[in-house]
Amino acid sequence: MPDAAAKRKRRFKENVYGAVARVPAALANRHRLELLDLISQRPRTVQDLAAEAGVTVANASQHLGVLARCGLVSVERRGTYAFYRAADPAVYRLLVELRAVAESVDHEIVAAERAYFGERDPGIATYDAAQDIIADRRAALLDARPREEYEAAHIPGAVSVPLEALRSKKFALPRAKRYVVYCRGPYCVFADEAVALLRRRGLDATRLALGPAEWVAAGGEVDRVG
Amino acid sequence: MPDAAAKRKRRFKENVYGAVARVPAALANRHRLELLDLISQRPRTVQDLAAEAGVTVANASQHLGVLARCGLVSVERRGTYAFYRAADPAVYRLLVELRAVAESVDHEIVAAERAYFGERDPGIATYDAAQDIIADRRAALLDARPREEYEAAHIPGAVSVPLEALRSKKFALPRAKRYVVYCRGPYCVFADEAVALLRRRGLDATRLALGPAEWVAAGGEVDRVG
DNA sequence: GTCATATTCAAGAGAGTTCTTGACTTCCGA
DNA sequence: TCGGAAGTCAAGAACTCTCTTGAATATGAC
Repeated sequence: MPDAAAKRKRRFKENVYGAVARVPAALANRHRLELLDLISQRPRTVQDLAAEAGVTVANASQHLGVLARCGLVSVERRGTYAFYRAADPAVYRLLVELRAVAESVDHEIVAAERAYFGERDPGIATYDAAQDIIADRRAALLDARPREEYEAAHIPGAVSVPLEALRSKKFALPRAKRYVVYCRGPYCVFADEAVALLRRRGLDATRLALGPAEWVAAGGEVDRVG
Repeated sequence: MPDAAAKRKRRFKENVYGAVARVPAALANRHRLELLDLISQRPRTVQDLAAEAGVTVANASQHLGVLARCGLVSVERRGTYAFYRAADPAVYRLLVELRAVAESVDHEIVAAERAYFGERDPGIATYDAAQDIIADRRAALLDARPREEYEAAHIPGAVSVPLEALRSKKFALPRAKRYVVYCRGPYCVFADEAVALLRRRGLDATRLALGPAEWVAAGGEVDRVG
């Protein structure tokens, strides 16, 4: 290869790989990953996110700025509030693949999950199986997350039954149905608890181990309220 | 939530997100991304990779060590040589998604590609379309990469026609067929050049814009020689 | 054994990241 | 208009990452 062409190729590769590397650089931080996961449930303010992720407001703002500058989240300003939201379904897919690789590569993660969740019912874990549930008229899909998250995005056909409401027995559920409950995703405990609660009441309940983010990553659509 | 449970949850999140973040940290470097792309074609030695990626041997060794410690590549030692190879199809999927997000988020990348490749024939770019080609008996799938890469892994049914050999007219190809040519992947120029060459000889040639890595990421199997 | 070769290791200068702190800007309601 | 609240900005200490250099290790050929 002539020298000039080789140099041109080298510069091209440096540019492209350098630009691509900015994305994993933005993801290469504990707090930013957690913030992204929180954002993927619904748009949230900086304070709110900071409190939930256990960091200071200023620090959360800086991390969110990194994600926004990279295009992984977008901001909508309303008054003094800044609502951060996930930018693109492609980001969900990336996060799902990232988690898959991390779990297959680092057994510590699976061990930590087991230590935290105990012997967990694996439940329904694939997109196709979840679609069968939606099609089945004798099954009911329940969303165990807080109502605001259901309103922002939920799996089509799901009914909002927040765990808190379920705990305080605000719901009377017919006995004949098969209940399938989902929550935020694999690291969320709401659906596990809802399933346990429903079973204690003698109902047929199963966990769906996907949240709306995983649903979108697999190619699904989500509904919103209003 | 009681205080102890909240603390336990926080510690769990710190552990899990901290561990997951190690994967993007390993990917957050120009050279490591390029090395991974090279490795994904076939197992290669440190020297070889260092030369192709334009870094010193010691530096390449250190970057490869980072990838290996993270489990993204594996090493096989033969004599004084160390052959690095890609560890898992999940890694290919992650890289494909990473590139997709980077391109959708950073228009500079697309601009750099256009500047380098010119107005490029998009060719066939989906897994399904590629499978139709393989099934079509009047089409022939050609692999334009160097023979060693074909031998390490190629799309089933492909014939090895290295660009170098094609240039020196070592191949007599029947005129009646439709030729579909692939190479290393979207940032590789071999297939573009092969298609141009075949067309100049009056043959019906199209580029397939997937390499074996993208093929595997989409769920395909690959064949190897020997 | 000796030598050349492939790779890794170790130390250190320089650059980049992270988190805290306190100040600053902007918006809204009283 | 003022005060409070939400968010951002700026500077700096502590830490981590990167790349170079030269040495160390290990293997195979002679």
